[in-house]
Amino acid sequence: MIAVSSGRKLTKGEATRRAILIAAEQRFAEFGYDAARLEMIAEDVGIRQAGIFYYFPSKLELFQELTGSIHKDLLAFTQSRLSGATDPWERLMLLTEAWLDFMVARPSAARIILRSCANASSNDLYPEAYSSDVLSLLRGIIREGISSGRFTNVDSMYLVNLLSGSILHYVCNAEQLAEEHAYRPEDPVEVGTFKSILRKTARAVLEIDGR
Amino acid sequence: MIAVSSGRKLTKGEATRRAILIAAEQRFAEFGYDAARLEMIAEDVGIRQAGIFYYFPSKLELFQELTGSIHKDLLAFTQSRLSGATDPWERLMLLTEAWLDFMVARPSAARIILRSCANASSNDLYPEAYSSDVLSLLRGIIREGISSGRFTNVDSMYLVNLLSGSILHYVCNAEQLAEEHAYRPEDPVEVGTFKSILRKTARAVLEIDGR
DNA sequence: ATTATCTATAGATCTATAGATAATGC
DNA sequence: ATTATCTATAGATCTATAGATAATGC
Repeated sequence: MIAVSSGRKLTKGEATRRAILIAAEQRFAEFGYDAARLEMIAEDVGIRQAGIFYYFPSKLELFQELTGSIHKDLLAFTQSRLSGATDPWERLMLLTEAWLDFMVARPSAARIILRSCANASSNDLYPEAYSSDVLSLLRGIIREGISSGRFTNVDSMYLVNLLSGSILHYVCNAEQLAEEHAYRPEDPVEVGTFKSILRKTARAVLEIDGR
Repeated sequence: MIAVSSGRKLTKGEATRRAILIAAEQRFAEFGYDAARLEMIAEDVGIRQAGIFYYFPSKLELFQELTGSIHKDLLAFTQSRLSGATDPWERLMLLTEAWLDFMVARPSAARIILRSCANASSNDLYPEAYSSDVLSLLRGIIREGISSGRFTNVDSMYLVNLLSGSILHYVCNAEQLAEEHAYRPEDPVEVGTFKSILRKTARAVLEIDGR
């Protein structure tokens, strides 16, 4: 899921830089920005803490580059899934499933996004947050569906809360929410069931007739 | 919403202790456990930072007492709303609306719970998290509904994700999710609309026929 | 030669303790 | 007298800098 780009062999430095970003994603997801220690990240990579500053000017900028690339990747992934589809309902389902697939495949990204949702208004950590590009894609689809008469008139905010909120919780709360055994969010059967539930939900909220 | 208990006049100390808990709820919600400073909390209360330690042995135990009381309050509030109702569907709707009303009335609690959801497995901060009492109430209702044949057979985990996940996002993400103007989660009209959407959602997922 | 990493540590916080002092309420 | 609060600071971290050293790859 992490962009691997050009196949050219990486220099040692490039490899280290990427390893830092990958370790940072894990650690920021696990502990949150404040509690995550540069020491941990460095240890994962196999260098000393101060080595990180050769690649990133500060902890904050490391975090910001990371979250920026998560959003970029999510946007690109979603857009590629939508390409070709024109029907609003179909596009809405493709987008929802893309989000779920992305989060399931990259749970550390999901957890970082969920943490950003818990942070109130914009601050240094989350300037425009989860929002912007990815969300405006969803809003656009809902707007189209409504104006074409396919969807009932409903504020897109509610659907965002329902769909993206529950997707993030599905991926992040396996241990906490499961009755006895924690379910495995990446289990294809589980994912399939959840997709059909999301579909039922959207259909009910938008008052789409059977399909 | 915060328990006011016995009307007896508070001693100065009791008043300060409660003021600390109230300020702590705001600050932990706003910044998260790590970034919240005892200095801020003390300032809100009108004492110096070290004064907090007269009432609480440590920052962690202050936080734990706070989250414990949030869960206790949510449980009591939910149970009082459920009292009398026996029909599973009615109980499910009462519980859902109770959760939403609670979170709307006490958004700082909602944000603290959302933060706890973002924290992976149990740690010092969130021993059994959101879970336990309140969630098992919901699970019990779903189990009853299924065994009585009123609900279709669905894992309660999915409904928890949908309902509680989206409720938390509804309350916490007003600024981030609203298109232009932030919506006001406490606006009764907005709350009413969201309740009807949650109802549609639950009905669709549980395959309850019209009502 | 240039790039990458290390050691050592300065500087900035933040929690928590100790001991002094002020306010409360029987 | 007891309860509540203050001042001052110890002790523990953690990020980030400076300068030295080792590894890389043309």
